[in-house]
Amino acid sequence: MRKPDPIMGKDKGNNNKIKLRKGLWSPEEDEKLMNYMLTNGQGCWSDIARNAGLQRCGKSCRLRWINYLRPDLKRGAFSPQEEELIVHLHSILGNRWSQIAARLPGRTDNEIKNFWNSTIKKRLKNNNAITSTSSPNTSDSSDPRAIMLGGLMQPMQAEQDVFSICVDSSSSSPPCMQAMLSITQGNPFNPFPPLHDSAAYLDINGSASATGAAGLYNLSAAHVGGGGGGSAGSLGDYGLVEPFVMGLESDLSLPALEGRAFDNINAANDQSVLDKRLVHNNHHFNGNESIKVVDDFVGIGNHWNGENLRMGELDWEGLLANVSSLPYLDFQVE
DNA sequence: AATTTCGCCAACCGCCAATCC
DNA sequence: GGGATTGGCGGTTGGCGAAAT
Repeated sequence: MRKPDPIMGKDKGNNNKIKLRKGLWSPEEDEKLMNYMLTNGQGCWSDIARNAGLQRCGKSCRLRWINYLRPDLKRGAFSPQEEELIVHLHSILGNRWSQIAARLPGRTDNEIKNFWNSTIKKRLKNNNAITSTSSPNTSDSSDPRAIMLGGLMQPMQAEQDVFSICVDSSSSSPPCMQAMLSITQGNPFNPFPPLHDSAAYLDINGSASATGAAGLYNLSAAHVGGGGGGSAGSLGDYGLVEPFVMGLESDLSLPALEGRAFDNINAANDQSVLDKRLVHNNHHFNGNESIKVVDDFVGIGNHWNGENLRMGELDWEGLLANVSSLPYLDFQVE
């Protein structure tokens, strides 16, 4: 936190040297900005700062709005589900906090970043210390798989694997979260190896249930194809969105991926591509081996096969497009 | 009770890309 | 085409409060 004392600053875009405040925002400033935003909506942040009568730079106003004032923000501690999701998304996206935040309604990139850097990293560190004493750990700590395995999952009991959670019909987790967890079982990003012989029936529309048979994907092509346009509440621009509630007692809603990713979804809407994927999925998902949900991911497979992931090498657009096709990243609450 | 240490997190900084003029 | 401006992002800083000593 910063001292609220005003510090001399210079507005880049203004030749008149204006005293720009820095540091903590006062309640009065908050009120001014909030009132202005609610009345006039989002616009040019420099203008907002000026017109709202704030001696702040536009950037500062933007940050304050995004991280603190916007009404759809969810305050408070991260739920275990959110925590899980953050770890999972981080394993895919790395430090792309804004991308991760876009999938956690009501959370900001800053919040998630702080949470990661304090809580999760610390936990990872502790777990690495534990594992390094019990078994040699050859994995790079930057390897998200290592993060997943060492960071969050180890505290779980050995028998309490993700899959058992998802097939437990008595679980209090919302169906969509169950779906997320169940698909995680077969996600090539998923560091959790399949531990059960049972297979899941996965309804991509957000319900998951256990079956004794081989896994089936009730994958609605319409849903996948139209997912981009249909998913409301994108946080991409941090504008006003419908409020989300996340927790054990409520449904987990995941907002749409950002436009670019959806372009890829739509590009992938080619039925043949979908069919190919589904055939792949069904073929592999027999309960004894992991599903190759994203066989056609660009360049991913090799990275996950014993090599440390190097983020820069990934085809992120392709990756996100395909990740978007995974149900747990594109739920819609009916 | 006083002091020190530590964790959290709000906010700043610097960089980059897109857009404007 | 090129400089200026703006918006967005990730990394980092540093103050505050709680916990430990």
